[in-house]
Amino acid sequence: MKRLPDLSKAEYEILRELWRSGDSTVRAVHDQLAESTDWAYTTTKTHMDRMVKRGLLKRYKDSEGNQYSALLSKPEGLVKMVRYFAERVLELDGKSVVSMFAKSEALSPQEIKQLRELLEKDDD
Amino acid sequence: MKRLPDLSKAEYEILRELWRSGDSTVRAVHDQLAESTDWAYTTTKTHMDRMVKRGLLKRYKDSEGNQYSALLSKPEGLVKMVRYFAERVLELDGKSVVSMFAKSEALSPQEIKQLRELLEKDDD
DNA sequence: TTTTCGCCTGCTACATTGTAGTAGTTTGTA
DNA sequence: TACAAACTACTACAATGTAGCAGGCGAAAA
Repeated sequence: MKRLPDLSKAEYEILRELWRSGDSTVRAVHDQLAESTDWAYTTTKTHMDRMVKRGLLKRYKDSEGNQYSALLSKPEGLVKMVRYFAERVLELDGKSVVSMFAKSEALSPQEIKQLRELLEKDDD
Repeated sequence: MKRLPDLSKAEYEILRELWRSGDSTVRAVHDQLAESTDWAYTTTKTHMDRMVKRGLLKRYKDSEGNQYSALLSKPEGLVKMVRYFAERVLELDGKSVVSMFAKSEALSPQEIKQLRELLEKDDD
């Protein structure tokens, strides 16, 4: 099975944007993130390229130029963080926290189900 | 007002231990963390010393040797993380998440109250 | 069509954090 | 008092955060 990665904050921000808007160029991701970060364009670029090396993103060229796409679903990206937050911050088990996602619109019911399943398999 | 810091995972682990057991030596913190991490003793030491420089810990000598103490209460340490998790992961506002702490034993009711107050003041 | 200008890309660079070794110093104890 | 165990300061190197630069390329202007 694919090993689920620990994501740094920067990596997570970028993935979040790709999950939200689908495959995008560095420019698109950067401009979107500009609202919440104040990274230089090249910072976004560097991260995204390193993420390709790390196997978190894939890059391909189309008529629009270089597109990047996430190689990880949102639930897969969230597992480690949710578990960490649940166990180390809330001191609860992961499953109790998943219920919070029901209140939010961060995940679809489908994704919540996947997240729950991924949390079961304790592949720390 | 004191500026609340973003804590790295390592810093958070160390603070967590100090919150749990009060002022401690590097040795005590290290041995405790050995259950969840496999840091070398000097790794723990390096982090704790850097944290003193960063103003997160204070060091003083007593009959037991060098003691380290947290310069941050647990709610203060949690604010940034809770806010981040709430807003960026759950896509909810911080306050909704604080209710999770009620279910856990991570914070006393007193501390939950403080956390809630700190989250109000939006000192991002 | 040629020139130019701006954006993209691949490098390089430097700071911070993660992780840990080493060697010198302190200290409890035989 | 001499020594071993533990502790301390210092150094080192890898990963990550952050960003500049210079060359390439395509679109707009001439």
